[in-house]
Amino acid sequence: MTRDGSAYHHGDLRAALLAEAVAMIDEGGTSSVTMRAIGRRLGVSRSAAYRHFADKSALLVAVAAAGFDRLRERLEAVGAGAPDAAIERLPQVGEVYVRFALENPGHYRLMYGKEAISREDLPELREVANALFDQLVHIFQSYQRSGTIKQQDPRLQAYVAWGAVHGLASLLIEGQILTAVDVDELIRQTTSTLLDGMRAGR
Amino acid sequence: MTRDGSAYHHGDLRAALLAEAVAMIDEGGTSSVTMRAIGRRLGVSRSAAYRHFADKSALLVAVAAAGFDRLRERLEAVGAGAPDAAIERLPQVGEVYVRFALENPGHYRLMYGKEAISREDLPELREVANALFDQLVHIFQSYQRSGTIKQQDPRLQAYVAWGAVHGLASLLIEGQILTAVDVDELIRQTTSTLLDGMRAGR
DNA sequence: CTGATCGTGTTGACAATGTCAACATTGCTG
DNA sequence: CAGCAATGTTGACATTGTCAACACGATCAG
Repeated sequence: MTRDGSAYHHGDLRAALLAEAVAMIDEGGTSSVTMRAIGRRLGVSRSAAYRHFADKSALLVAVAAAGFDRLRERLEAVGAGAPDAAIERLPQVGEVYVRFALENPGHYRLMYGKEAISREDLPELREVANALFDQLVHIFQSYQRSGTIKQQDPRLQAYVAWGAVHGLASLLIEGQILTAVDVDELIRQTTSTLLDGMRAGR
Repeated sequence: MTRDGSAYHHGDLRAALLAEAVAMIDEGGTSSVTMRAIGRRLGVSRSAAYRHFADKSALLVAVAAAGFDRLRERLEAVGAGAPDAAIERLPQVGEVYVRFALENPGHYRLMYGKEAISREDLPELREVANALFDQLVHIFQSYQRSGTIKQQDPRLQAYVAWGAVHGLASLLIEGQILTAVDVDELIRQTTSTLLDGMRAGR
C-alpha cells in the first residue's frame, strides 16, 4: 500500500472517505452525503466504505469526532499564553467558536445535532465534547477566583454562556438572521452582555 | 364528504395528514416522517398525500407553519394583560419558549432548522417567524422607554436574547446537557443574566 | 333521472438509497 | 512460493419519493 493508484487497493481509503464526507457535508448538507455518492467521487465502488465503517452512521460519527478535534484545537489556541483569568478570554473563545460554526456549518450541525447521530450512546463523542465543556467551566472558575464574576455554580454559568453562543451560531447558520446585522457586532454584543450579566457586585 | 368512513374519500385528508405528520415528528424525529408511512397510519394509499401537497417538503413546510402559529399563541398569552414594560415579561417569555421546544422537540427542530426545509424562499414562513421576532423587539423597546435597560439597537438586543434562549432550547433537545441540572434554574439563570447584562447605568 | 366533469384515491413503475452476501484481487507472512 | 487476511466489487433486496395512468364518487347541466 501507500502506493499511488494503479487500482484495486486505494492506499488509504479510510482517510479519503472521511475527508470526502467532510467536504460533501459543507457543500450540500448532511443529506447530500450518500454512501454511493461518496464512492463515486472517490472512484471507488458503492460499498467499499463498509470495509472501514460499519454503516453510514459510523462514518458520520467519525466525521463528527474529527470536527470536535478541530474545534478543540482552535479553542486551545486562543490565549494559549494568556493567563486564564484574562478578561478578554471569554469574548475570544466566543468568537472563535461562532466562526468555526460559520465556516463549517454542515459539520457543526452534525456535531451538535441529534438527527444524524445520537450522542448519548457514543462514549467516544461524549468524551471529546465534555472536554470542550470542561474547558469552558475552567474559564468561569478562573474568573470567579479573580473576583470578576459572581460566585455561583460555574457549570450553570458555563451552560448559559455556551447556550448563548451556540444559539447565535445556530441562528446564523440556519439562516434565521435575515436582516442586515454585523456578525462581529453580534458576537461582541453577546459575550459582553454575558460578562456584564455575571459581573460581581450587583 | 364530511361523511364518516365507508371509504374512498377520506373527508378531510389534508388536516389528517398534518396532524399525523406532527405526531410522527415528535415521536421519531423528522426522519421518521415518510410519505408512505404516513399513508399507512392513516389507512390511505402511499401517494394520496400528493393530492394535497406538492411534495414532501411542502407537507413539512405546512407542519412548520402550524408550529409557528402554536408558538405565537402561547407567547401572546404571556402577560396578555400585563404592561409591556413589566420586568417579569422577558423571563416569562423565555420560559414559555423553552418549554415549547422541550415539549415538541421534533417540531421545534423542523421550524428552526434548515435541513428539511429552507426558509429563505418561503415568504409564508418568513412572515410568521418575523412576527415572532418583532414581538421580542417590542419588549426591548418598552424596557428601553422605561429606562430599565441600555439605549441600544433593540434588534441587536433581541438577537442576543433570542440566541441565548434558542441555544438553551437546542442544547436541551439535542441532548447536549447531560449532567444533572435543573432546567427551570437554567432558564431563570439565562434570562436574568441577559437582563442584568443589559441593565442601564453601567 | 342521466350523464359529464372534476376532485380525490389507488396502483404500477422507476430511479436512488443503505446494506448484505458472494466473489475477486492484492499484499504480506511463513 | 503458497496461502491467508485485508480490501474492493458486483448482485440483490427492501425502502423511499414521485409521476403517470386509472378508478371512484359527488355535484351540476340538461
